[in-house]
This record gives sequence, structure tokens and C-alpha cells, in this order.
Amino acid sequence: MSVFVGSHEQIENRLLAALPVEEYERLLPHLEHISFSLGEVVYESGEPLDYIYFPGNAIVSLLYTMENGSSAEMGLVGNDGVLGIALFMGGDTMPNRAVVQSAGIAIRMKAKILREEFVRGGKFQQLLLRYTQALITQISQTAVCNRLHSVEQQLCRWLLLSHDRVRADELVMTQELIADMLGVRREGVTVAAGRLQDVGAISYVRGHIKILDRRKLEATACECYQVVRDEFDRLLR
Amino acid sequence: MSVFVGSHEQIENRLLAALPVEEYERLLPHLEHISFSLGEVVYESGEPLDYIYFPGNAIVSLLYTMENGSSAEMGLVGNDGVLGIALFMGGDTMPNRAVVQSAGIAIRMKAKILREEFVRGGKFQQLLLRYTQALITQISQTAVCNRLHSVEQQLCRWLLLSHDRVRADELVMTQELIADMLGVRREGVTVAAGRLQDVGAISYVRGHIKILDRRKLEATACECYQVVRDEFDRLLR
DNA sequence: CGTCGTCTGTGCGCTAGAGCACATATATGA
DNA sequence: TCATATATGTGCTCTAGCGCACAGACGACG
Repeated sequence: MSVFVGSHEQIENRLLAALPVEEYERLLPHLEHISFSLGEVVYESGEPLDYIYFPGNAIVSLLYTMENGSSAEMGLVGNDGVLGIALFMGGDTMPNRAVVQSAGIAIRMKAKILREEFVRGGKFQQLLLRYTQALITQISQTAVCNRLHSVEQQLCRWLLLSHDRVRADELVMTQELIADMLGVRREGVTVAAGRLQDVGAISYVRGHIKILDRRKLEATACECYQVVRDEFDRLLR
Repeated sequence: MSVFVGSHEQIENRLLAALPVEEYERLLPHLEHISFSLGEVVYESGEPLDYIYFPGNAIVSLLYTMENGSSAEMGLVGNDGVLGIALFMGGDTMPNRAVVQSAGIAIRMKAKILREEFVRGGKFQQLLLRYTQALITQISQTAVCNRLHSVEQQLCRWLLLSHDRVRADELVMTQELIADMLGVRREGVTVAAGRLQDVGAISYVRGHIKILDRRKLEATACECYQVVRDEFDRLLR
């Protein structure tokens, strides 16, 4: 993780962007641009955080890893969210890991400053709580989706959620890693991705996935994607 | 749903019980004892709530129902929780249903009063937010469990979570309903429950399940149960 | 330009659980 | 006490996905 100095990036976080000027200006001196690299672990299960992170074009996966090493994703955080909700929810830590799934930039803020601003109870607090509610919907839908839908449907949901959060049609991501996220075998991802490639929805080579036709993905995905998306739109405008 | 008058039940909600006297006394005039009957729908998906509910010995399931009618549970709310987090999280509604899974009493409070008290930012706010974080862990664990564990393991987890929240060794619950909660076939529950009965962990007849040996259930359950339990203990003392 | 490590493709056999079809038991109430 | 609805038991077939094994295929780097 490297620290940027100056240069007010175009790429911004939508929660911060939604703040009224007054609140934003108060926070500004405490905001710090950093960059996340692929595979970087932002926090480990049970590990307290010194900072809260507002992703720009970076995407971070919330993963739970079982005792036997198998893992599954519970949620995805991008530029419409924030990493480290435990800091304002009061628990300080979470029993999961956060792993950078797509490299990019983020903005961070000291935990202490965050808490001070949170208790003021302004728009900032409101946005953070609303985002948390949207995240709950995302996690719930993941639970339901894991139970009821096929790997191919889930792959589509996952690609769409990622595509929404990164400002590009290419995702840098091996099938092996996707399998870890979805909690399935790598071979399962290979065949599902193969089918999506056959119908021209995506194309991929060695860790580079191109989204060719979003509508085809949406057609193949289960309703879970749309539910999550609608809820984010509703809660965060 | 019927409204009680007077009679300060022994059976109480642990969040309310954890309030400092001063805050509790301020809320007291606004608390109303009610009773939930089995199968009652506390709220529908997308339906705004007039009240927030603090279950006593009642247990309420948070369910998501798909377009095709199949459903799955995302979480379980009992005397250590509260129903209607959307009211203070700011979203007003949730895209899921809440169904009474075990009849019993609860305490309710008008949404308006809740919001007024929440913005004061005292212990009440802290408790609600910490509970919400614990609920997030429960939902996350459900997601992971749905992906990685067998029906039998999940049945054990579910029985243990329910047993923790009801003050009795008997649960009134048909296998059909459990199947809906877990998002599996009824027959799957029948065989899993049959095995648990064979080893003497439980016994059941037509919708009445007796927990005979918790330790056997814990031994058969996956780690998910303990993770959720530990997190509730940690966050809510 | 060859070697090696990292991705991806494919083909097994195996199992958990779905879907379906009934058989049986137990309550409830006319 | 009998009829009926509700709950549970059991036995199929079918399929998605697992685990494993190995065969390309590409790319980075000497």
C-alpha cells in the first residue's frame, strides 16, 4: 500500500461525494489517498483497524475462511461503500477478512477522526448507516443465492457486481480466485465461464476478463443481482 | 397479535435489559407488551414498519422469498435482538419478510419514539448498532454455511440458535417449516432429523422437537454456530 | 528460443441433495 | 369413532457439483 500526496483524483468514492460541502471540507484535511494492490489483505479476521477506507476504483472482497481453509465471499465493497463498518458500529473488529480483488485507489481516514465525525450525527452518519443497511442486503442475498442458485448464475451476479464497481470492461482476475470468492471449484468456474464465452457475454485469457455484453450476463444471472442493485440505488440515491 | 396491559413479565429482552435505568425509564411509558403467534408475518418485504419489536421468548425468522416461491432464512431474531433495524439504519424498509417461528411475547415501541431516542446517541444507540453488527455476522455465517456445509450440519446450527433464544427444551416447529427456513427439501430435513434422533440428540413428534443432548448437537454442527454465538457474546456482553 | 510456472480445458467416478411418488402415522373435529 | 387434514418415512431417478488426474496453452524470463 503506497501513499499519494496531493493530486485530487477524478476517481472518487460515492459516499464521500454525497456529503454536503461543509462536512466534506471538515473531513478533507484528514483524507489520504492510497493505492491497494491485487491480493492485498486490508484486514484480517478479528484484527482491529487503524483506518476506515473509502474505495475509489479498487474493489475489496469480504471473505470468511473456515478452519479447514475453504472460503467464501459474503460481500463486495467498491466506490459506493466503505471498508471497516465495525469502527462505527461499535464492535471494532469483524470475524472475516478483507482482500483486494481489483487493484486501485482508495481514500482512508483515521479511525479516531471517523468516530468523532460519526457521533456528530450529521449526513455522514446517515450515509454510513444507510450503506451498512445496503451491505446487509447484499450479504443476505449472497446467503440466499448460495443456497438456491447455480454456479453459472452466481458467476454472472459476481461479474455484474464487480463490473458496476470498477470503471472498466476488463477485470483482472483468475478463475482460481473467482472460485475462492464463490466458494466453488476452479473447474466449475471454468465451465461456467466457458459457456458465457460461447454465447459472447464475456471473453477471457489468463486472468483478464472482458465484459462484452452486459445484457447477456443480466439475462443469465438470477434475480439476486437486481435486488442488490435496486437496494443500493434506493438507499444511496 | 394481541396487546397485553400491565403485568411486567419476567421474560424480557436483553437489549432493553442492558439499558441504564435512566434511559429505560424514559422509554418505559412507550413500551407495549404484545404476543406473537406462530406463523404470523411481522413485516413483508418492502413494507414500512410502524413499530420496532424487542422479542421476549418469541423467535422471528428473517426470510427472503424468491420470485419462484422458494425461500431461505438469512437470520434469526430472539430476545437478544430487535426487529426492524431499517427504522434506525435509515432505509425504512428491507427487501425480506419477518415470520414468527416460535410463538411468544415481545415488546414494541413506536417508530417515531425509537428514532427520537436513537438520535440522542446514548447507550440505546450503541446497543442497537452493536446488535446490528452481530446480526451481520449471523447473516454472513449463514451465507458461508449455505455454501459449504451439509443439511445435517445446518440443521444442528439452526436448532442450537433457536434453543439459545427460547427458554425451553421443546421447539414447536414442523420439519416442513424448518425446510423452508434452511431452503432445503422437507425430506432432507426428515432424514437429517432422523439421524439426530437415532443418536439421541433430539426427539420429535409432529411438530414438537425436544432437545435431549445439546452437546451432541454441538458436535455435529459446523463451526458456524460457535462463531455466531461468540460474536453475540463479545458484542452484547 | 527454450524452460518453467501459471492458467485453463476436459474427462472421469462419486455423492448430496432435488424432485417426485406414495405409504404411513397422528391429531382434530364433526 | 370415523373422516380428514397434517406430519413424517421411504424409495426411486436425476443432476449439479466435488475431487482427482492430467493435458494443453500461454507468458515471463533466462
